[in-house]
Amino acid sequence: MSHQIEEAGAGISSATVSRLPAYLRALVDLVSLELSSVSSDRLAEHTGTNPATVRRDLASLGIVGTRGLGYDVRYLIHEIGLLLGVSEDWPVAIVGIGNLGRALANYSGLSARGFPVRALVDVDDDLVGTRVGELIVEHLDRLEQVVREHGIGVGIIATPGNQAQAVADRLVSAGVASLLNFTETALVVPDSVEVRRVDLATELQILSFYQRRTIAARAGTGVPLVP
Amino acid sequence: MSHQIEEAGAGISSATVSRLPAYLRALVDLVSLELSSVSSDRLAEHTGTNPATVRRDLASLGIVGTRGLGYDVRYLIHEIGLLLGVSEDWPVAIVGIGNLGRALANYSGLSARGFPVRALVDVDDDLVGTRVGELIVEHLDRLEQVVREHGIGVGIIATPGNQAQAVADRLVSAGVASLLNFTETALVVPDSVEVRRVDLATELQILSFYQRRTIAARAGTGVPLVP
DNA sequence: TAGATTGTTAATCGATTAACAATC
DNA sequence: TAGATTGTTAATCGATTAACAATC
Repeated sequence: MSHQIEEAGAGISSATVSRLPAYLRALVDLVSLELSSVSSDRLAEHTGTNPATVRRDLASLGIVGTRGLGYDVRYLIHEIGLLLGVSEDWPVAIVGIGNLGRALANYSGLSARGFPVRALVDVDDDLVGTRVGELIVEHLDRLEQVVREHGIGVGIIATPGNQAQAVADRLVSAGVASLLNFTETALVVPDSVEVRRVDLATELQILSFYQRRTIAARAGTGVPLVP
Repeated sequence: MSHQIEEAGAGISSATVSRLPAYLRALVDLVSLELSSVSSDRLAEHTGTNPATVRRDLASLGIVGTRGLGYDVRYLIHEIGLLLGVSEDWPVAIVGIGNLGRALANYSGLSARGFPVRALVDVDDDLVGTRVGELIVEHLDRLEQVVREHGIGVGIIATPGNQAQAVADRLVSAGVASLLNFTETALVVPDSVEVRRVDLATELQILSFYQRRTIAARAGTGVPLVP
């Protein structure tokens, strides 16, 4: 059964994958309301998308509903949870223990989501050997050993942008399959490696673009910034 | 001149806007190499996109190049910088001073990017009145006054997900034009308000999806996780 | 002029969504 | 059976990109 879904996996678009977390959250809400089945209409409403998109997404996961009734909530939770690996743990290493890396190292949300932080790595000799939370910072020279020793599957890159690619290369060749990139650098990696980027600086600049336009528009139409 | 661009602004797609920060970064790199002009080919290479996309993006900004020569680097930096408001400051309030909000409050990158944090707001009476960095935490009840007093233009929401919408509603009606949403909740706001979402939990779950697939594939083909 | 590169058209692509027959 | 809802086709949409005439 799980295997069926894994095979169907080949046809799952990245757009679908990015909606899975929202589906799962909506479903967990629904089950706490004692709902046993849900229509694509309702699920779409809860996730801010379109019923046809929901049906298409679920079909691509190999999940079938019942005409006239909808989808079984618990079955959906089980299958989507399986796909998202909610019950599995992926050991994490954070590379770059500056302002941001330190915040991430102390962020309980990571292990709460199945990503226990098992190692902290930096290149700064003053930092190496110091304790951050429960861990001792290791030297970048030991990156490959660290990955091996802790079975690291996910690398979080919080270095300065100009070092991100070099770190990524080493993580990848050490066998790390997933990277979470907090730098502004667009990483180049083999197809088999998945990179997600969380780029605060870029988000802020995009926000700034719209901010300028909105303020200009409000000024133009006489709408006060603060009513 | 700036006005020309502002008018052309109506036709700038969100996809184009999201590429502007990368263009700006690449251009700053190029100018430090003493390059005075750049072709769409080269700019595309530096930003990981396609030359035709670069030309189309720049045309939509009202920026023209010179056939046979390319685009003037300093002019590009000036115009894109203007659009992204790099020389302007947008005062920020952070709502929700938990683990994440505290990290953001201490994150120097915000003011470095033109987003000085001017106020911290929380609902917890034990937290209100305490100092975080240079600021004293204010009570959520005073949110509207805080926005007015500090001329807050950008709200960062780092509350629990179930309170995010209520906080957003109050920020919007107080006149805040941009929101940076760190919760898993999809906010509903008027069209005139821009929301960017930075959702670590969702990114991690998406990463987990690909992580499971990659590990399964490697196991299947006998490629070791750690070579 | 010859070579380079833009600006823009038209083709292509991928994702979304309306619509509806199938069927519970 | 009547009403509800799926599963899927076909239309639509928006964005990307190849191609090439215009032109520096």
